[in-house]
Amino acid sequence: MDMNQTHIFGESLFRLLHAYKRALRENFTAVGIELTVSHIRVLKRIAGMPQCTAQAVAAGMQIDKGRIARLMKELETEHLIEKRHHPEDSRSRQITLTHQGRTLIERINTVEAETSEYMVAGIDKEQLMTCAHIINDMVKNLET
Amino acid sequence: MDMNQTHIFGESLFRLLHAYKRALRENFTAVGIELTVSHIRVLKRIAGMPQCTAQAVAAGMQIDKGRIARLMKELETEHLIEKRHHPEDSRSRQITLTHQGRTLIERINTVEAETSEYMVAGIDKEQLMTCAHIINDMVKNLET
DNA sequence: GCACTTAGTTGTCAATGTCAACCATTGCGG
DNA sequence: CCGCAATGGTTGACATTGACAACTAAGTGC
Repeated sequence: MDMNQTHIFGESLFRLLHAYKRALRENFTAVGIELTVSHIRVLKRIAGMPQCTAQAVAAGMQIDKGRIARLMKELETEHLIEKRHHPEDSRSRQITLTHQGRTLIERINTVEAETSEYMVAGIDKEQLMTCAHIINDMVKNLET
Repeated sequence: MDMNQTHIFGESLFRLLHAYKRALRENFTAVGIELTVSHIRVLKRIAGMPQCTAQAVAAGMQIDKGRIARLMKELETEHLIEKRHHPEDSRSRQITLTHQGRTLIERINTVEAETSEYMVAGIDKEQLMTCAHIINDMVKNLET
């Protein structure tokens, strides 16, 4: 890959995430979900981690722990998550989805799946899987 | 691609761009380039467009024209670009790189190439090209 | 001439990222 | 056990990026 193609690759990444984020926002608001993309990402992360804690979310998503604290505070005031005292470490809190949170996650997954379907329309499934693996490899290269 | 894999794909995009941007910022500041990633993206775009105008940059990058105006104003105060009266439309300005701008672009290209090299280390070149095409296809799907 | 569009600038605010200070705990070496 | 560094979390402050709308000036077409 020469320098010119590399350039195009990096630019394409900016374009893709920009467009993807915009599509997500649009589709979420279209069905009446008022959360920001960040809130939704965190909520999904919590949903995927049993006995979740804030630091685990922050570490797992490579997001500043301060930002996570604020996002979670807002998710809590929206009654989408609950914080309980951690049984073994009173500094820490265990985060769990509320019933509302679980219901919302289902709607979120639907919207996200539809958005992704649109994004990958007409693209060969096998190449797509390859692409997904490569993206993960690139993340690994950069994050270590 | 089932729903679960789709989810992972979207999340990976967030992760990748986050890590890529951070790596870029780090490498730019390491060599003493103090511009933000946005400023650099715009500067590169200008470099790649002869007889460039603000609206062309905004349209080409899918970025708000107000934001472009501000970024360009700052690039101008840094003496990296110049605005001249457009010969055929006095509303418009032709944007050109200054000598300093052209010099900087070379350094930028080097840093960016190194960052990309690091990002794609150990990844099959052919698969990488496929991935780049797919990314462009996805952008096309979303932006139209 | 007049309505409409276009290029650019500016104001305002929301969303996101980064860094540092801080508190309350915990765990650990002595 | 004590002192102290490390950890989980919260908060403050600020920079970056994105979105939208109002506005000026100038072109375009009827």
